[in-house]
Amino acid sequence: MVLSRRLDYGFNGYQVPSMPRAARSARRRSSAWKNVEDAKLCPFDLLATLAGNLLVGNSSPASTGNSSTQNDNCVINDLNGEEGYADQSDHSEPQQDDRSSSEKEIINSPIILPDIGEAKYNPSGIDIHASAGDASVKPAGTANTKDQSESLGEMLSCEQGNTDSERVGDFVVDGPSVLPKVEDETLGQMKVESHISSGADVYSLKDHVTSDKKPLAQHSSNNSSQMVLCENKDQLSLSSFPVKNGVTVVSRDNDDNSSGCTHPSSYKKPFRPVPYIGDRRIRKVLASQSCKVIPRYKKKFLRPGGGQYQAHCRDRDRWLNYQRCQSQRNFPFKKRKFYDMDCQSISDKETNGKSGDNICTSRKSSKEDCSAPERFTSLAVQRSSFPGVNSHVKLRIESFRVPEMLIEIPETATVGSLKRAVVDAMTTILGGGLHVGVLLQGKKVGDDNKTLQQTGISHDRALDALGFMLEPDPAHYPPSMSPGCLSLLRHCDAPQPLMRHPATPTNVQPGNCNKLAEPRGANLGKLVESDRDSTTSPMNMLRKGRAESKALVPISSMNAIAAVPIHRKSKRSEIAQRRIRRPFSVAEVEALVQAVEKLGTGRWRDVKLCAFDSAKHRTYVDLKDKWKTLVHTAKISPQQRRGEPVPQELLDRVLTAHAYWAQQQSRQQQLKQLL
DNA sequence: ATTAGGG
DNA sequence: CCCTAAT
Repeated sequence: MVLSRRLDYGFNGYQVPSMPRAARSARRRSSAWKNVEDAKLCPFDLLATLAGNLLVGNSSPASTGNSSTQNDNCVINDLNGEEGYADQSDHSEPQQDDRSSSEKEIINSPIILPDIGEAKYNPSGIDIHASAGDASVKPAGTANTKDQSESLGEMLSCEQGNTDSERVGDFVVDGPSVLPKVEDETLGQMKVESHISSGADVYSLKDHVTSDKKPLAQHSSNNSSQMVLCENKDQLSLSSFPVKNGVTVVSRDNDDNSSGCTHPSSYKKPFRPVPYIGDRRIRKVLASQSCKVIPRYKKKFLRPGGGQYQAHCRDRDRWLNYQRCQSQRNFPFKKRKFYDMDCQSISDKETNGKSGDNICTSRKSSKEDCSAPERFTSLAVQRSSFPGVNSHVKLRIESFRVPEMLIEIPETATVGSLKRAVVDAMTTILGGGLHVGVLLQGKKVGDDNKTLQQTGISHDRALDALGFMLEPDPAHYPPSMSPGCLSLLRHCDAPQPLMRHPATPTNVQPGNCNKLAEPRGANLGKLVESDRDSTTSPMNMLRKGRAESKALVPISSMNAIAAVPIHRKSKRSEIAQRRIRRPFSVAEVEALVQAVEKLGTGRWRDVKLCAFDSAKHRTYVDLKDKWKTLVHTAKISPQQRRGEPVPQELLDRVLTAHAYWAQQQSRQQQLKQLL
């Protein structure tokens, strides 16, 4: 097998760790009906868990079914078996399956609005708002002294060698149309909820590998694998178990004498390589330099019903802490900085105790098929059992749609690096600012100020089409990403033309044109970038889209953004977030050249102040870099140049100025040496 | 905070 | 554009 071969993993979404049994807005409102915005906040409470810390587990449908790939150090290659990926036939049965790779999802999450009882999602008794993102990881303590695989193995009661059933047998499988259970009375319990269509097919944890050091290639599996978000709580999410729709599966910890475990299902989530999509991607170069993570947005919508469940293990924190510290070592300095910050946040979070997450879980009983194609998110809604005026809408989010992303990683990369790549990608998308969109009948609910009732979300109406969707913060994505982003919002049943925005703003702002007319050397006018910014910034494009094209609904309104409790829009995300690419326009180049001609190279701050003072997004480093590339561009043949062509006249001036100032510099140095 | 240079 | 080292 060719080692250099790369695997492309497309992600359309992630399984979400078991969400809070109940979530309620921190604030109460006198109004009987929650605003749509509030509805979004609830999911955010849940998402706080995600935002806080993400772990990524790999599940590869090897012989043992969907066992979790715990050996992060296995080479991806071998996930396909030693003989390569040729023998996929062995494992790829229901390759088709309702839920193609484009549909990953969920765990059930009850959401109750307004609050019922005092329950608030707080599995650890923590104030999620305050801690989820800023948590810090305490030193791994004892765990540090062990190999990760060891500690993991210890914590997991499910070890290799056990017969699946016994070990995995800690799952309670409810038959179809069984009401969801509210588990989790005790700490350390493992709980899993999901839907399976009929048979209680469950994957076992057995055979999970426990070393992150093993290369991916050392795992045997075909290339259908899946990523699982592991919740970073007191319990460790080890893996998830794809199951069919229709049944609620509850899993408990091994200490529990729960019953009913079943054998690995034949269901395998196909994991097809996803082809590159030109501009619609963000490349995240991993520390390892060998992994590329390309978040990407999918256009398809989640098909309803897809369900998977997630198992949690205790001692999650310990493991997590250790894991984090562990990874840290393999990360370059810059990555380490992230972890340092994270570390801080986690410990905060761990200080509190657990709280009962008593909730009412509701479930759509018989009509379980959730086959409404327009459902973006799996959602269960139950008629309120509270009669009277104060009707409540009980919602349970079974799934969140997560933007698809593309992972490209060498086969020789370790599973660990794959996980990191995924986390990285997730962080890139979610860390930048998590947003939740509310969809009704497949359409985005745009007005956050409407009440649920006004919006049509009421207990006495069909809410099948109600969905929640995770949205990346548009402000963090380059214009080129917009089409993909926006496409997320389109109703799958009513394809509408995408609002396209040029990946590269080729437009020359009027202001800049004026600038060109200015006499050289005289008043170096400053480029006023406000206009440019407004036309290129995603946010503005969204507004623009709202005004110009009703085909698309803005991803999020400012209101939502402001209201959303994203405390974790931490430095982490800001650091991680790569700035969007903003190619220099000819006008800007003109201004730059002019400024450099006047001020010379090496005075970038002055250049900035002089010509780009109002262009907030152009730093002096940017200008310096641009000059560098301009010089390079000027030296190469026009055929080799890319992007918006720069007038030769400007390039000539670039060379001239470059030569001139280079000469000046050398003279200065000579003078210094003489002195 | 800036500058310079490699990636 | 990012990241670092050196000022």
